[in-house]
Amino acid sequence: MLAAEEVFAEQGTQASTEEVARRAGVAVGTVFRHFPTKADLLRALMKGLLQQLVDDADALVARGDPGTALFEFFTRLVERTTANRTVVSLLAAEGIDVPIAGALGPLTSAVQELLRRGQRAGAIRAEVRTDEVMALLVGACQGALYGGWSPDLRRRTLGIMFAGMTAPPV
Amino acid sequence: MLAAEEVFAEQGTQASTEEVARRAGVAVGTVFRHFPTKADLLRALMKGLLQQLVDDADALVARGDPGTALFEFFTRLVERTTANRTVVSLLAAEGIDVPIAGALGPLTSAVQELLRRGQRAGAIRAEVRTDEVMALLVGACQGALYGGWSPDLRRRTLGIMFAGMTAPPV
DNA sequence: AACGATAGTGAGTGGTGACTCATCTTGTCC
DNA sequence: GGACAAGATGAGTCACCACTCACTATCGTT
Repeated sequence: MLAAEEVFAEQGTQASTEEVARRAGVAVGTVFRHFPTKADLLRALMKGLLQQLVDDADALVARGDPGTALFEFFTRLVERTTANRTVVSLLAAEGIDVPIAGALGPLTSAVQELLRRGQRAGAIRAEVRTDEVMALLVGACQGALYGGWSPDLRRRTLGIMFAGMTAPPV
Repeated sequence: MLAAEEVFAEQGTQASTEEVARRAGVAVGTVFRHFPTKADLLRALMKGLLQQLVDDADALVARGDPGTALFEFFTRLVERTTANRTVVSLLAAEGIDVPIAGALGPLTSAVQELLRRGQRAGAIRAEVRTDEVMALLVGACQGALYGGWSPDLRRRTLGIMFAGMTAPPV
């Protein structure tokens, strides 16, 4: 499980099950005993990952500081993407036969809450909607991964997205 | 060639060469006679596609209207992505053995020109840089494709990005 | 019509990767 | 220590795909 996380984080979901088994120091058969299908293994991994993200978002909600919480979450998620290719697959619901279609629900709710608080605090434009934020999130993660954003470029690019969401000074 | 364009547009670069041949109404051997390697076929396709994009950008530069040209180009490119999965592969330089690494150069130059004119016209913040615009472009295309943006969502999401790039009224 | 050249064919090859299963190992209970 | 269950093994199967090549069809030239 840990090994699988590593392998998929490094190589993405198209990494072979053999590679996962090798890294875990077991035989392929063992992997397939625990997870009848590669998709099952991926789903289990995704579930854990999703939970982490939701916890992260919840922690930011609890911490207060609504003016920056959403942006902070955004930045962290994109950072994580750079180191973990599984995240993108999760967000893109790609490479999995039975898509985790609605599985993003909890994450979306968490983002919605962060957004709502940011708006109530007057930090984010009132007309920004959750689906737009999710769309930007997916785009930023995908872009960071495939476009090879450096930390500096990431900061500047996210800065533009944030500027677009920020409420103009009254 | 036309068939290949269709197939890769629909299924992305991982479509099989057999499928391309079938669609073209020829045998696989024929495809490989013209393009010794799948990568060669892809490269040829990408080259044409890239040229189209550059021409598109150049036309917008020539048309004047520097205040909206960049955003117009941005929107068109993202729209095109929705219908053509090859575009993303091009922007991500993915799925091709010999990457077209520097091949994006002409496109980047065209974007740079659009950006510079937008800035000179006072429509775009002076501190926005070309690499940021390219990063947003890649992100938007990837996001649109894997996030399944509807036309409405696309409009609103791009709107946020554009707002982030737009110069505040003086 | 005979010839070579050029293009087209499609069964075959090799490699890869998901998944299986007969066999072996380990642990547990009496 | 013997018997049984639960887990682990890894060579093997099957499907898919990029790519090859011996052969065939078409065409322009003489």
